[in-house]
Amino acid sequence: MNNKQVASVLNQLADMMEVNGDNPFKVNAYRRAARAVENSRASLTELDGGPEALSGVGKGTASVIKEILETGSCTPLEELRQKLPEGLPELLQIPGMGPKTVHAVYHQLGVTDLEALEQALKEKRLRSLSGFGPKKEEKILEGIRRYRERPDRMLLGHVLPVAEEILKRLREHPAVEQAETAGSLRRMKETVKDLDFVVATRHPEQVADAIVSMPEVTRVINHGDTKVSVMFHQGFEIQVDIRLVSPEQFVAALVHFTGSKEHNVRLRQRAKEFGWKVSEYGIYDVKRDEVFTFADEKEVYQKLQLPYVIPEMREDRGELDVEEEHPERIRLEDYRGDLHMHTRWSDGAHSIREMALAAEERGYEYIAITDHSQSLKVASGLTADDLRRQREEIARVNEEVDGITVLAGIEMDILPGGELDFPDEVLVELDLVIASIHSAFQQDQETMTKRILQAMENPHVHIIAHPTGRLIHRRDPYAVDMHRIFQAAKETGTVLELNANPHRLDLNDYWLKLAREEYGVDFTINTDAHSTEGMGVIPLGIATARRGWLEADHVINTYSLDRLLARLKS
DNA sequence: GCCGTTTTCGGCCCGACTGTTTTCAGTCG
Repeated sequence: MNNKQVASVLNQLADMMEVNGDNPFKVNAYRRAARAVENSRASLTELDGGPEALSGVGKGTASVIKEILETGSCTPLEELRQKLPEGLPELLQIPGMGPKTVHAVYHQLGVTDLEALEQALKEKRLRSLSGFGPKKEEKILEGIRRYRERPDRMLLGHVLPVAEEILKRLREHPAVEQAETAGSLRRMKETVKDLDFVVATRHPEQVADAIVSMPEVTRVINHGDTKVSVMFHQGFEIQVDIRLVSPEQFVAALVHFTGSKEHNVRLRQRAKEFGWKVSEYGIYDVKRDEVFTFADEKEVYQKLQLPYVIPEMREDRGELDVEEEHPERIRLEDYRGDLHMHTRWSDGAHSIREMALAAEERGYEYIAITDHSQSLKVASGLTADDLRRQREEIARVNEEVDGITVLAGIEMDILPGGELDFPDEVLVELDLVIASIHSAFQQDQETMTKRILQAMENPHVHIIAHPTGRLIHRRDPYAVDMHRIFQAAKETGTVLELNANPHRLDLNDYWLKLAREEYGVDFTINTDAHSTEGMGVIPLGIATARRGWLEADHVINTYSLDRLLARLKS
């Protein structure tokens, strides 16, 4: 059992306790313990002093954790599962249904699942409970409808262009003094549910009117002076929430609506230590009856005597628990070249020269051409002979195009048995060798892990691409022991990829942070572009690296060409 | 259930909104 799995059990337990009507503070204690376990740098089994060494884990939660670790089961959770119907926790997912309501309909009406709840609503039985009326029945019915039709969270890479367009229009409005994205969009989470914005204005009604009359708006959900919510359609439909505040309140509102929720809770707890309250309107000194406002977000953290935290890191993953200021995280400006891309030689859309020119236009110093290898027939993989001829073309492009260096590489398949698609004498001729999995995704963990380790142990392999193979919403990661992969990466010097494709973002923020902190792994951020436009997703990769706390020096794409070549040779 | 540079007991983040109330409980972000 790893930390993530233990945290998941603790969260399930908290859900069941909540439905059971347990003390909400007790429920929260379990949620906090789950977070502490998930965010712990060290694995639970190797923690000095046991789980209780973690802040938020005490005697009670530690004994539960120990049981999960030692036996794989969790007695309090089993007991609650015996006691309560299994359909009950799902009811918490319905908008408008909280623990109190679930508890009431179960105990007083015998509602055990979603179907029974709908039946009770049809028969108008909820209004018989004290505190319930026709309006509340109506609200829950609407909640069930929304729950059934809930769209998946959308890929950040898909919604980003729309968000940028909306932000541009907001900033162009004459009554708008400042505008910024907020929420998970600003934190650059891999998926988002809606698009949040904060706007500073002295004329909120004018801005609100302008928003609801945009041509792409298909439905107005909320049209007030402080908050406007609309459904926005541009190729797909997504909810857009815009908060309108006075210019003095803008910075505090931006912090508040950027979140995350958990990060905000920590800020407020901190403020309490000084006798202050944090809200979207500023920091309020209760004793002196005084509100502090701020010129920028750095001042907010300074006021609370906390290190400044970039939006991408505001997830309560330990970012507020450091003594000193955070080091600078990697920025787009640090990025010098893309090391994973395809051309017409395999399944790409453009030629080597076209890719080189596009990269030069982006200001890159180098790129690597890494087409697929012979076994990947669906992508017209290259034979050793093709590779030799491709190298000649790369040499010609290097002569003809100034200002950029094109490296000759390969994205080579790791075959199901763990052997590589080319022998060493072919690989040694190349500047850069990426190895990756494109077949037999269903292998068991031991086979898959050994298969990747075997590739890493080959001295000619520099990089493992998209190491978990997950496709967001489409394919789970393959079964692989990531800790062994990280350990091997450290030992062999193999670089692990953060693939910036919006569907992949693989490694993700969680693994990046863990691999760097616990194992000191080096990374490469690449777009895996199959066309010149494909290189445009690099900001997603940089943002994900920032979410994983990476600094420029942890990423080989920030190296000078000389340093990069030396690293590859070593 | 957890925690302590005011605390080992008494708190536990904050404000808006809604629907049910007649002063407040529940839910949400």
